[in-house]
Amino acid sequence: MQAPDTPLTHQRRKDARPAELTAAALALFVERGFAATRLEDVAARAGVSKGTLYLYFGSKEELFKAVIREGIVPVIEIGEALLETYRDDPEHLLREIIFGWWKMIGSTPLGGIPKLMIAEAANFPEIAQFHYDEVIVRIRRLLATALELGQAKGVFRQVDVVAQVQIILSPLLMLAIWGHSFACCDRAGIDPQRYLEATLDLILNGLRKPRGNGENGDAP
Amino acid sequence: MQAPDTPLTHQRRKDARPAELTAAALALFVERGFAATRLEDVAARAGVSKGTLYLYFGSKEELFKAVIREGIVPVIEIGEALLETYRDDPEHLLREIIFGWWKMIGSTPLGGIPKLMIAEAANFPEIAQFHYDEVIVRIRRLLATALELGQAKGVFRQVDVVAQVQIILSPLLMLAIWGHSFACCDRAGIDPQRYLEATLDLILNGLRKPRGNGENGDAP
Amino acid sequence: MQAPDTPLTHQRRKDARPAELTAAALALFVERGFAATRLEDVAARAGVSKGTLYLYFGSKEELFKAVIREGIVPVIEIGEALLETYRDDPEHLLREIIFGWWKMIGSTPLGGIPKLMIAEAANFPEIAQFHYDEVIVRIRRLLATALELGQAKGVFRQVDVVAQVQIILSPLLMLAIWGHSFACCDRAGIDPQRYLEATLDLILNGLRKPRGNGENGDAP
Amino acid sequence: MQAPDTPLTHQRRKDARPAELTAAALALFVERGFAATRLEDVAARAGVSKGTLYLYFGSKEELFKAVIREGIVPVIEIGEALLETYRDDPEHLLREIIFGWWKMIGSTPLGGIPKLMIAEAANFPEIAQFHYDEVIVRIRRLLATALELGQAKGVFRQVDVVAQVQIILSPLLMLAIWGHSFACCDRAGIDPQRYLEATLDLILNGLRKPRGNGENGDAP
DNA sequence: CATGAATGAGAGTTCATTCAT
DNA sequence: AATGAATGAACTCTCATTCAT
Repeated sequence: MQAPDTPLTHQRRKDARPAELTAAALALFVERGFAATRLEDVAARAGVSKGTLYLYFGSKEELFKAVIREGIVPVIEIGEALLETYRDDPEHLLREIIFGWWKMIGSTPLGGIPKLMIAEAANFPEIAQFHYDEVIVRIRRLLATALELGQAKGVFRQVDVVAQVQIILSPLLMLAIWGHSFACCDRAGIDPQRYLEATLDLILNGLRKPRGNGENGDAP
Repeated sequence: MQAPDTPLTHQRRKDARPAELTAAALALFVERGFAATRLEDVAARAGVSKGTLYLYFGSKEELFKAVIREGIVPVIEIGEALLETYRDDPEHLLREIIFGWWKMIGSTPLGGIPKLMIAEAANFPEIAQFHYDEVIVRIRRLLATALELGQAKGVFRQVDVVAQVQIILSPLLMLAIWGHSFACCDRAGIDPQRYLEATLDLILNGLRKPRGNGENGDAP
Repeated sequence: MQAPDTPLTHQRRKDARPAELTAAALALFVERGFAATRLEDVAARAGVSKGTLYLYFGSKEELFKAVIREGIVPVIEIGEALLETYRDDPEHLLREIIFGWWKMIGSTPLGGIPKLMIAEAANFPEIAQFHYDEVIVRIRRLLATALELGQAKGVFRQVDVVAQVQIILSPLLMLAIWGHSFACCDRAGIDPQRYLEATLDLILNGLRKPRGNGENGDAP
Repeated sequence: MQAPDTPLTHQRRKDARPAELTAAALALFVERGFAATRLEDVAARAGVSKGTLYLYFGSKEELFKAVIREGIVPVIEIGEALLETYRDDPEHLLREIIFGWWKMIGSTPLGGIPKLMIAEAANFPEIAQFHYDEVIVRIRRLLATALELGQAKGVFRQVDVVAQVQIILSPLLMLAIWGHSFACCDRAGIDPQRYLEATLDLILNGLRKPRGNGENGDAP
C-alpha cells in the first residue's frame, strides 16, 4: 500500500527542513550553549550542509529565536485543558500538571529549554522577555489557579501563592535541567518518577490543610 | 621612614591578583557563559592587561577551573558547623541552613556558580565532576543529615530522603539562578526573604509529622 | 483562429532572453562592479530565476564577456558612416561624432561600459584587450581620421594627433563615467548638452588654425 | 654613525602601521576593486597577518574610508600655494597645476584614487560625497580661479568656466585612470609628458584670446 | 612583573554553481 | 525550458594565545 503523498519530494523536504533544523539546533544549543555551538555541527546533525541553514534562518541568532519560539506552542493549551478537566479535584489536578509536564515537556527534547534559556537570558534579553511572557508567566498562572482552586475548596491551607508557585516549579525545572547538566556525574541518578512522586508528596503535604480541626494551618 | 603599607600595597596587589582575576572572571562567566566571555573583558574588569592574565592562568580553561575551585571553599565548613550547633532542633537547623546559604552564598557573587556550572557541565565534564563531588554531594549530605536528624527526633515523618534532599535544594538553586537570568524580565520580582520564608513554610509543613494523633501512614 | 502573436510571445521571450539578461547584468555590473554584483540580483532584475541564467551563460564571467561583447556592436558602423557623410566639413564631423556618441552611447545604458571596463580591466585582461582592440582602437582611429582630414583641409593646425585623440575622448568618457559615479553627489550637475557644447568649443578653438595670417607657430 | 632614534621598536612599528596598511590597501583596491580585494592579501602586502589589520581598522569598509581620507591631504595645499606664486601668469599657472598634479598625485600611488572612487562611488555614497566635497570641489575651485584670473587679465577669452573646468580635468583624470586600467593593453602607450604637453597645448590654444584684434574670441 | 602588538586557527556568512524536479 | 533547493569554497571578522619590550 503506497502512501498517497509524494515521498520525499523537493517540496516535502523544504516544508520539513525548518523543524529538522531547529530540532538539531535545540539539541546542540542545550548541550553546549549558544556560543559554543557551531552552525556546521547543527547542519551536520540535520543532515544538510552549512549553507542550507541560511536558506531558512538569516543568522545564528535567528535560529536561536526560532528554537525558542517553537518550544512554547505545545506548552500552552495542555495545561489549560487540564484545568477544566480536574477543576473539582485540586490534588489530582496538581498531579496531572506535574506528570503531564514531565511527559510532554520535561522528558522530551523541549526539556532542554529551561537550561538553555537560563544560560542565555542575559545575552538575549529580548528573547528572554519573550520566553518569560509566553511561557513562564503562563505556567505560573496555571499553577496559581490550581492552588487558588484548592484553597477555595478548603483542601489547601492559606499560603503565599505567588511564592509557592515559584517554589513548586523549582523541583520540576531542576529535574529537567539536571538531565542536561550533572546527570552524567550523578552515577546513582534518581528515577524521575520517584523524584516526581516525592515532589508531589512534599507539595501536597505542605499545602494540605491539617485534618481534624477546621482551622487555618498557619495558626499556631 | 617609609609608611609600612606603601611597599605592601604593591605586594598586596600581587598577592591579591589571582583572586581579583577569578572574581572578574566569575562575574563575566556567570553573565555571559564561558564561551561568550572574552578574556580581554575579564582582564579589563580586573584592571589589568590581557597578557597579565596569562601570568596567573595558563589558559581560559585554567581560569575557569580556578573560578570553580574557589567557589567551594566557603561552602564547606559553614554547614557542618551548623550541624553541631543546632543538632537538637532540626527545624531550626533547616532554617539556619537555608538562610545561611542565602547570606553566605546565594546572595553573593558565588550565587552565580550554579547557573554557570549548569550551563557548562556538559562542556567540561571533569570540572563538573569536581564540582559535583566537592560541592553538590556535600550539600546534599548536609541536608540529608538534617532530615534524618529530624526523623530520628520524631519531628519529621518518614520520607524518601534522597529525593527530598534534591527537591528541597531546588528552590534555593532556582532563587540564585533566577537572579542571574530572568530577574530582569521579572518586573514584580519576589523578595528573596519572602521567597525563602515560603520555601521553609512548604518544607516544614511538608515534612512535619502530623500533630496530635500518632497514626500518620508514614509512621513506623 | 489564434492570434499570431500569442505563440510568438513565448518564442519571442525565449529569443530575447539573452539580451534581457545582459541588459540586467550591464546595469548592475555598472552600478556595483563585477564582484559586488550577485547573480541572483541580475536574474531577479531580468524577471527569471537564478538557475535560468545558467541556461544561457556558463558562468558569471561568461555573462560579463557577453555584456562587453554586446556593448560594441552599435559603436562601430555609426562613426564610419559619419566619416563619409561629413568628409568635407571636419568641424561638422567632429560635432556629429561627439553628439552622435552621446545620443547613441553615452546617454544610453551602454554609457556605463567605460566605467565598468575601467574598473575591471585589471581583473579580466583578456576582456580588456578585446574591448581595447574592438572599441577603443576603432574610436580612436575614427577621431584620428577626422583630425587628419581637418589638417589636410587646412582647417586644423598641426598637432600631436595621437595624443589629441586621447585628450579629446577624455571629456566624453568622463561625462559618461560621471553619470554612473559622482552624479548623485553633484547637486548642481551640469547639463550634458551644455557640457558637450563647451567641449566642442574648447576642441575646435584649440585645434583651429589661426585665421588671417598663415604664420601660427605650429604650422611648418 | 648610528641613527639617534630607536630602530624599529614596537612603538615605532605601531605608529607606521596604519600608513603601511592603507598603502597596501590602496594598491590592491585600485588594482582589483574593493569587493574583489581580500583582506588577507592586503595584510600580506603590508607584511603582517590578517588579524593585525583589525587592530587598526574595524572593518574592510573602515579601511576603505581611511584609504580615501588619506588621499586628500596632499592635494589641498599644493594648488593653493601655486595660485599665489603664479598669480600674474595664468598660462604658467595652468602649466604648473597640470604638471604639479602629475608629479605629486597622478604619477604616484595616489593616482589610483580616481579609478577607485569612480568604481565604488555608487557602493559607498557617503564616502563618495566626502571625496567629492573635499577633493573634487576643491580642485575644481582651483582650476576655476585660474581660468577667471586669466580672463581678468585678458589672456583667456570668455568661456563657460564651470564646464571648462570639468573638461580640462578630464584628460588629467583619464591619464591617471588609464594607467590603472588599459595601460597594459596599450602596447604603444603614450608618454605622460607628451600627453600632458598636448593637453596643455589644446587647452591654452582653446582658451587663448585670439591675437591682433582686441575682440572676444567667440565673436564671429 | 606587566604590557599590548601580533598572530592564526576557527566560526559565521555569502554566493556562484549544480541538479532533481 | 525553467525552477529554486542545496552545496561548499571562500571570505570577513574574532579572540585565545604568544612574546618582544
